[in-house]
Order: sequence, then C-alpha cells, then structure tokens
Amino acid sequence: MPYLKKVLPQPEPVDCRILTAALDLFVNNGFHNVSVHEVQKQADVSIGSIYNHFGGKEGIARALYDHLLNEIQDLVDCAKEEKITAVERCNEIIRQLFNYTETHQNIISYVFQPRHNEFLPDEPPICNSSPFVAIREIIQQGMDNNEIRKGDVLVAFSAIYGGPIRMINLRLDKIIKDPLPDLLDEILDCIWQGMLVTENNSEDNIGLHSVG
Amino acid sequence: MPYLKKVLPQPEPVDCRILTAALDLFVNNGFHNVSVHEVQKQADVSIGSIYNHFGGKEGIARALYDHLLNEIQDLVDCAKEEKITAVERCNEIIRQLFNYTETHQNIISYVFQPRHNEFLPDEPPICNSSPFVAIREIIQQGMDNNEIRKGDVLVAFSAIYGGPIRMINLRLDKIIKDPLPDLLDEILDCIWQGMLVTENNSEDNIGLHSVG
DNA sequence: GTCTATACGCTGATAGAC
DNA sequence: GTCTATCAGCGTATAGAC
Repeated sequence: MPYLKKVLPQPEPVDCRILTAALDLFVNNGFHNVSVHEVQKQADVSIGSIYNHFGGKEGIARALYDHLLNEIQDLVDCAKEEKITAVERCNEIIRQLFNYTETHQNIISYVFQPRHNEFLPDEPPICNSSPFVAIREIIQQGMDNNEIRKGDVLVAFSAIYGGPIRMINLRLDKIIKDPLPDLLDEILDCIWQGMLVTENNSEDNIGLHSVG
Repeated sequence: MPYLKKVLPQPEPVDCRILTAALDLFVNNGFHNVSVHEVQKQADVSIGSIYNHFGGKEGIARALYDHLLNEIQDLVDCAKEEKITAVERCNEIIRQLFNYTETHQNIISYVFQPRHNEFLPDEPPICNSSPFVAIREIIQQGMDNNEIRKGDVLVAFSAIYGGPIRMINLRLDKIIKDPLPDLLDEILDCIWQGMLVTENNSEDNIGLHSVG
C-alpha cells in the first residue's frame, strides 16, 4: 500500500529510533554508563530488536560513528564545492561546524568529545578519518598556492582548526555562553591575522572579517 | 629509624604504587575498561589496600586527577614567576606542556584526553579548573597591557592554546611523529603571527621565533 | 522481525582473619 | 594496615515463543 505510505504520517523506523535514543544517551551519560536496557527503554523497542539490527551495544556505537562521520564528510565536501580558495574553504567548514554545534549538538558532541577507541577497538583516531584527511588536503593545497604559510601540515591544521575545535568543546561544556556563530568572525581573525597587537587591530577589534 | 630511611633504597609506598599502576592502566585502556582487580594485580597490592587508601576505583581516579592538576598548576605558576609579559608566559607554558608530553606522557594523557565527568561526577569541566583559569587570567592581563589583541577571553584562549592542545592530542595519538618541542617555534609563530602568507613569511619559514 | 524471560560472567565492594 | 575469600548486582547476550 504505497499510497498510504505517502499520505499517513509514518512512525520512525525501528533502527532510526534506536540510533536516536542511543546517541542521546551516549552523549549525555557516556557510552560506558549506558546499558542496552536503557537504550531499549528510551527507543521503545525490545532488546531482541537491538541485537537483530546492530548485534549489540558496540554495534550501535559503530553504526552511529560511521553515520555521523559521513555527515561531517558531506559538510567538508560541500565547502569544497562552494568555495575556491583554501582559506575560504577552511572558513566555510568552521562556519558549518559552528552552526552544527548549535543545531545538532548531539552529533558534534558524539564526534568531537569521546575517545572512540575506548569503545570502538581498532578504529583509527578520528583525526585520521576521511573528513579530517580531506581537511588536511585543503590545507596542503593552500600551502602549494602560497595562500597559507608553508610548514608542517599537522601544525598548520592545529593552528587553523585547534582554536575552533577548542571553542566547540568549551561550548559543549557550556563554558562559552554565546552561540558559536556569533564568535565566528573573531576567531577567524585570530587564526589568520595572529594574536599580537598590530596596526590593524590595536584601535578596535573590527579587523579583516572577510579575509579570504 | 630515620637514618635507614635515608640510606637504604626504599620500596615505593603502597599508595604511590597504586596510583602509578592505575594511571598507566586508565590511560592505556580507559577508566571503564579497567577493573579494580587489574589495578591490584599491576600494583602488586591487595584489594583491601586499595579500598583502605582510596575507598574504591573512583577514589583512585579522583586522587589522580587532583594530583595531576596540581602538577599542571605548578607548571603555570612557574611560568608566571619566570616570565613577565603575557606572551612570554603563554609561550613558556606551551613549551613546558610540550616537554611534559614527551617526558610524562601518561600525565598529559590523563589530564587532556578523557571526559572526566564520565567517571568523576560533579567534577567541573577541566577548562574551569584552577590552572586553566590561571591561564585565562594571564591572557586577560595581556589584553589589558595591550600585548594581546582585545576580545572575548575564551576566544583568545582557544586561539592561543587550541592549536598546541590539538598538537598534544595528535602527538598522543601518534599521528604527529616528531617530538613536540621540535615543532614549538613553528606553532608559536602561527599563533602570534597568523596563518596568512605575509611579507614576513612568504620567502622562508623562519619567521619571528623569539616573538615576545 | 519482534518480543519476554532467562542465563551467566564480571565487577565493584565487603567481611573478617591476621 | 594488609590480605583472602566471598557476595550481590548489573549488564551483555541468548533462547525460544509468537
């Protein structure tokens, strides 16, 4: 009955309910502090279903991880399509990550906060996963084009993304009170122009918001 | 017999053996993947001793946390005494953190890697602990002195320390192969001078190593 | 595919001798 | 203070009906 499927509001499929519940619980309590029974209860399914779909708790975590890393990958790909220069691409990625932190807090929290290897054995460190490798490639191209100062790619990655990632963590811990998008221009200025007082920023802090 | 205590090599005291063993196991396997029995075995003490000294597994983790945060606090205090300007103090702190990452890897790993609130309930986020508050004060003073560009302190903290902290994480994950002290000058240049290509760094990457 | 009831290992913690 | 032996509860996973 495909007709009904289109007209009637469909309940969320079982596996989706499981993943949503698990994400919420994992992020708020930590993977190890959540039992399968709690996921089962919050998702309103039976334990049997969970083991059918994901094979266990670790299976849920792995499915979540893969799914959410793909979302980050899409975000990076999107920035690569929309922008041309390395600096613009980096800025766009940071902008989107900041937006996500406000609108999809659980997703960002799950990707950026936990030590995944503690519950996903033989998973490579997240900074070696495909979206982060793609980011490093963008930086490398920026160096080749003489946009970004040359040097060790990992150092440059840290210098460019370390600040924004730290802000994301501070925001998730509720230490930063303002929505991150409000702070975007300021951190981008810091990244590209540096933190020393110069002629450009000693009088006010307007700086070069549209740098790149 | 204080004389003997000074002359004969003393075996490490029990509580110290417990903490050392626990630190090693927690860092390598994650708090939740380590049982009290494993700590007991590696420390070569009985379970009873562990409960006598620390009251349980969480007690060990808390004692470790307090102890190691104090070490970081000492490091920050030391930098405040030795250096005068905010920039110099920040550089010194980062330098010492980089050194520690090579020589006391477990300590840095325990402080910088885990989500402590997952096993230490009602512990404030680490960025609100005293050494990190002290760092923010240094930054604030730097802004007041017109050394550091003015703006939100948390943004400035992220911009200055986010990169180095990211490098510490990358180093702990063995993604960065070189000892961090070898990369110190490069990241400091990036922090203070920014990542854009300018007259100062377009020809070579010598930059202003001794800035501040 | 979904569910309930059950099994069983492990872990944190205690009791009590020394 | 230190130790061994033991417990109680939880949490993962399975069996088997529907």
